[in-house]
Amino acid sequence: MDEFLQYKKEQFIDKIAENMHAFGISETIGRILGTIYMNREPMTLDELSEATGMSKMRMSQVVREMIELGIADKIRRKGDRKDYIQVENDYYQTFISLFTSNWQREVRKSRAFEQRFSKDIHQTNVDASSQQEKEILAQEMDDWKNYYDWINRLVEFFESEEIFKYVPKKEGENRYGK
Amino acid sequence: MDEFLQYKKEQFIDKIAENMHAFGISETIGRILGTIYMNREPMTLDELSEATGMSKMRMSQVVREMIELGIADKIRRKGDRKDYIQVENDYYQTFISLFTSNWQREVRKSRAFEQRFSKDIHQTNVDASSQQEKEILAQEMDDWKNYYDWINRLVEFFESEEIFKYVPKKEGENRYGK
DNA sequence: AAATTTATAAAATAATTATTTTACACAGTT
DNA sequence: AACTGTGTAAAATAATTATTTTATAAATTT
Repeated sequence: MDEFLQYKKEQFIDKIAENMHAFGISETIGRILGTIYMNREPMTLDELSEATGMSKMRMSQVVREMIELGIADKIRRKGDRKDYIQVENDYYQTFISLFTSNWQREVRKSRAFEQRFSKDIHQTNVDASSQQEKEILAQEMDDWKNYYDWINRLVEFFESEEIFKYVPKKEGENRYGK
Repeated sequence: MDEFLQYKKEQFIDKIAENMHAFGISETIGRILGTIYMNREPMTLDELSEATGMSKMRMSQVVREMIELGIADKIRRKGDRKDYIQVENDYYQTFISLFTSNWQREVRKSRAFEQRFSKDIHQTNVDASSQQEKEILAQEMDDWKNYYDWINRLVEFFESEEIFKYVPKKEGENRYGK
C-alpha cells in the first residue's frame, strides 16, 4: 500500500491510542483498538502481535482487558482454530463503554464502603465532647452517598444514550455507525 | 480527638483518594483534597506534609497540579508568610472540574492534529490504485472531527451545569454546597 | 544586609505499571 | 496416543510514574 497513506494511518492509530489514554487506560489498548479499527476486519492475536511489534502474550492480556471493558469481542470462524478479535467501531459507543465500565466499578466499590462505614458510625458510641464530630462525619457520608447516587444516574444517562438527546451527535458520524 | 472517629476520617480520605484515582489522577491528589476537605479549613504545605507523612516538596508539586486542574487555590493570610491551600469542597463540582480539564486538554490537542492531518491528506497525491484508501482516510478524519466536536459540546454541557437539569443532584448534597 | 522562612527546580531513588519470557494445559489433527 | 497450534498463567525484566533529597532563589524579619 501507498507509503504515505500507511504512515498517516499509523498517525491516526497513535491518536486513537492517545484519546483512550485520556480515560486513564493503557495506551496499548488504544493502539489495538485503532489497529483493528483501521484494518476494518477482525484480527488474530498473531496479526496484532505482528502489527504492533509486541508479544502475542501481551496481545492476549490486552484483548482480555478490552473485552472486560466492553469494547472488544472474540469471534470464531468455521474451520479456523484462531480467535478473531473484533472491536467496537463507533467512537461514541466506545466513549460510553469506557465511561460506564469505569464508573460502574467505582459505584460498586463505594456501595460496600458506604454500608460498612455507616454501620460502624451508628453502632459506636463516643464521648459527649466528640458527639458533634461524629454527627458531622455521618452527614459527610450522607453527602457522599448522594454524590455516588448521582454518578450512578449519570452512568445510566449515558448508557441509555439519553445523553444524545441533549448533546446530539452530528450527522454522518461513522460509516459503520448504526 | 476520639481515636475511632479519627480512624474513620482517614478511611473516608482514602475513599476520596480512590474516587479521584478513577479519573486517572494520582492518588496523592485525592488524599490532599480529602485531607483539607476533612480539616474543614485551608492548610499549609507544612500541615499537609505532617498529615500525609510525605515531603513538603511533594506537597508543593501536588498542590500546583491541583491548581491546574481547578480543584484548589492558594490563599494568603495577613501577617502570615505561608500559603494556605483551599480546595473545592463540592463533590459534583470536583467531578466537573476534573472531567472538563481532562477533556478540554484532549480537544485542544486534537484540533492541532486534525488540521495538520487534513492538510497533508488533501495536498498529497497518490496512485489511482490507492485513491479509494485515501478517501476512506479523509472520511475517517471527518468522523473523528465530529466525535471531538461532540466531546467539546459535552464538556460545555457539564461546565455550564446543564447536566443537572437532566441528572439532578439530590437535595441537601453538601453543607458547603451553594 | 545577614539570618530565617518560604516555595520550587533538578537530580536521584523508590514504587508501580507495562511488557516479555518461560512454561504449561487444552483442543484438534495425524 | 504422539504431535502441533492455540491461548493463558506465573515469574522475570523493562519502562514509567511517584516521591524524596539536595540545592537554590525569593521574600520577610531582625
